[in-house]
Formats: sequence, structure tokens, C-alpha cells
Amino acid sequence: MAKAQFNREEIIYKVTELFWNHGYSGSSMQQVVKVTGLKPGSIYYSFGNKEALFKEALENYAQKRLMRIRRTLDGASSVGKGICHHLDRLVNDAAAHDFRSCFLVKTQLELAGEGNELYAHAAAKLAEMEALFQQYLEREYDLELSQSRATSIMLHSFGLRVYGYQKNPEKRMRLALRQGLPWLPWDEKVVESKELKFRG
Amino acid sequence: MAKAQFNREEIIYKVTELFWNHGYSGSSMQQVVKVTGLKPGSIYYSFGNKEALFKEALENYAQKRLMRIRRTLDGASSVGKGICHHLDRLVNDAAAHDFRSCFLVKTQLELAGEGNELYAHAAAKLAEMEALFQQYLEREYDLELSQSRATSIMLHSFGLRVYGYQKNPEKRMRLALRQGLPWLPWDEKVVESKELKFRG
DNA sequence: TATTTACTTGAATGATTATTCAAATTAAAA
DNA sequence: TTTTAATTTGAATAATCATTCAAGTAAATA
Repeated sequence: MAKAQFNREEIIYKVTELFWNHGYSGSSMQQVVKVTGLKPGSIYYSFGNKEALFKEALENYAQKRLMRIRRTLDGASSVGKGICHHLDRLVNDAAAHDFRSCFLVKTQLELAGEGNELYAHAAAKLAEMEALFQQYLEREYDLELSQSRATSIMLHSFGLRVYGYQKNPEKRMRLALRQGLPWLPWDEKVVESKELKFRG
Repeated sequence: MAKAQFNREEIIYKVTELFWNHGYSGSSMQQVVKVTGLKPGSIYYSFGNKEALFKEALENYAQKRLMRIRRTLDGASSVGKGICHHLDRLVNDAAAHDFRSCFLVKTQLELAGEGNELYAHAAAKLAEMEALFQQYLEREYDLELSQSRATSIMLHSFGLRVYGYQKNPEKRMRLALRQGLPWLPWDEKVVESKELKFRG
């Protein structure tokens, strides 16, 4: 018996890029063939069909995201600092020229209307994210406050994942985050440090 | 010469429903034929092609949204009250069982990666919305504060347009809005009034 | 009423879609 | 080395895609 000629992780990475960029309906299996270099038969033999392939990519993405958040919050000197660091990364994503929102968010919006089960999957992963934030916040605040603040973080995160498509959104996003999440330990003076970038 | 047998507004309404629910790639011209009752030839004669048809639907939607916000803000006893009313409507949308986010937001996320000009159009309309909020806020606050608060409102609005896909999001959304936008004149006690619904 | 132009019709076009499968190839197991 | 099973190949399938167009119909104008 032969074993798989390809590296599954590598294939899933390429497929994730495709689906994340172009969405489920916007990506064709012929594009999958192109970006992976695999033949149609191999793809179907190893991954089942388009939906199953998408699901594996989405699951892989979600797991990596959740792990990264956990790592960030664990590595920070306080929960608040960790959350700031996380949100800062979202702002940097959104400020990049090749911004493409979040794979989970995009999937939810695209597939919720189709009754596609992939939507519920994406929604569940995002709910896990909120639960994670709440869990960490409960180390410093009571249950009620942790809950509303976790939701507030999600609202802001989702906001950034959409607002990033605006023109030059970075400065405005940073100011609005400080407006809406004033209880977080931001460091001072966003505006100046931003303008420095253009001088030096 | 004959004149159009159909009501253009009515057709655009039906087409908007289709595109809003299933997206650009997720909707086919055959579905357009089905929901409108028009024949392919008529559609192409009157609207050009799929992209032009989508654009007209999107433009119509955006205009109605902007008008509604203006009306709400003009009709309110204060800018703050008007914004609360607007956000309340977004929460109600998000709490409905047939929630489908916002047509502009969905279009942006779907088409930004394709280099499709429809994306820029959607983004521009959302920028107009932010400018509108800022303009009204400037009646009560200075420029800087109006700017950051307008962005904060957009961040929360976008957040609601995504968070609505979560399970039973209403109560959490209302609490998080009060968390993140504490400067707005909310009326007290969301929690109780929500629970009342389930008893009566 | 006759003519002209605006619009409708719907079958047809060729491209693209997801998926299949018999045959060939590979490498582990015997 | 031979056998066996896992994997690859790539052309083929049938469905669906956006779009076209010659022919037909309707109504405004002359």
C-alpha cells in the first residue's frame, strides 16, 4: 500500500488561503486543484468533497486562532494587558493592505442564509472565543462584569474585522477602542506614535 | 413603442432580498429569473448584467438605510436618544430569527478579495454612515470627540451585524452596548424587561 | 390606421461547476 | 520477490453558470 504523497498540513494551509480570500461559493474545486497541485481524484479521495475540505480548513483555522489567544493571554502580565495585545494585533491586521477580515466571520456571513451547517460551526467557534475571554476576565472581575466585558470585546473584535475595509482605518480604530474599552490598560498617546511612523 | 411591463422598484426589492440572503456568488441569474418572474432577455435588456443589477440593488439599499438614519436622528429629542433608537433597531434585527446582517457589510466581506468594484462602493456607503453620525454628534461635542464616538458607534454597529449570528444574543448585546457606549442616554434596566418577555 | 420603436420571449450558447471512476502507479506486507 | 492494498491519474459526466439573439408582441407616434 502506498501512503499519501503530500503533506496534509501544507495542503490545508493553501486551501485555507483560497477559501478565506474568496469564500465558499467564490472558490472552485478547479482553483483548489490549481493551488494545491493535486489532481481532482486525489483531493476527493483524501478529503471527501468541497464542503468537507472547507470544514477541515475552517476547523484548522479556528483551532489556531483559539490557541493563539490562549497563548497571548497566558503570556501577558495581566489579563487586561493580554487583551490589549490581542486587540492590537487585530488592528494591525485591519491596517494591512491585504486585509481579509476573519475566516470565521466571513464564513458565518456567507453561509448563514443557506442553512449550511458550516455556518453553525463557525458561530460555535466564535462563541468559544467569547467564553475564553470571559473565563480569563473572571480572574479579575465578578461573573456579571466579566460577561458583559467579554461580549464588549467580541463586539469590538467583530467591528474591527469589518471596519478594516475602510480607508486608512488605523488611527480611528485605535481611538475608538480606547473610547469603547476604557477599562483596559492601554498605554498613552496613540496619535503621536502613529504619526511618527510617517516621519521616520 | 411599448413601455416596461414591470414595476422596477418591485423587481429591485425582490432582487435585493435574493442577493442580500445569498450573496453575489451564491445567487444565480436563474434564481433572479425565478424570483422576479421576468425572462432572461428582459432582465438583461433592462438591467445590463448581473453586476449592474447587484449594484442597483446595493445602491437602493444603501440609500434607504442612510435616509432612515437621518430620519431617526432628526426625529429624536436629542442626538444621543436618536443613536440609542438606531442601535436598538440593530439589536432587534440581530435578535430576529431570520437575521441576515447588513447587505453592505456582507457585500464588503464577500467581494473585497476579488478586486470587485462593488466592494469599494459598499465601503464608501458605510463611510457615509460614519460621517453622518459624526456630523450629528458635532452638535453636542467637539470635533475630536465626535470623531472617535462616531467610529465607536460604527464599531458597535458592525459588531452587532456579526454578533447577531450567535445564539440568544439579545441580552448580551444590550449589556455590551451599555458597557461600550456609556455616554449614551440608555434607559435603565434592560435585564428585567428582557426576562419579562419569557413570563408573559 | 399604419408605422415605428420599446420591450418581451425562451431556446440556445459555450464556459464553468462539482464530482466520478476505471486504469495506472506506488509502496508496505507477506 | 510477489502480493496486496493505498493512492494517483486525468479524462469524462451531467448539471448549472451568465449571457445572447432572432423572432415576436405591445403600445406610442405619425
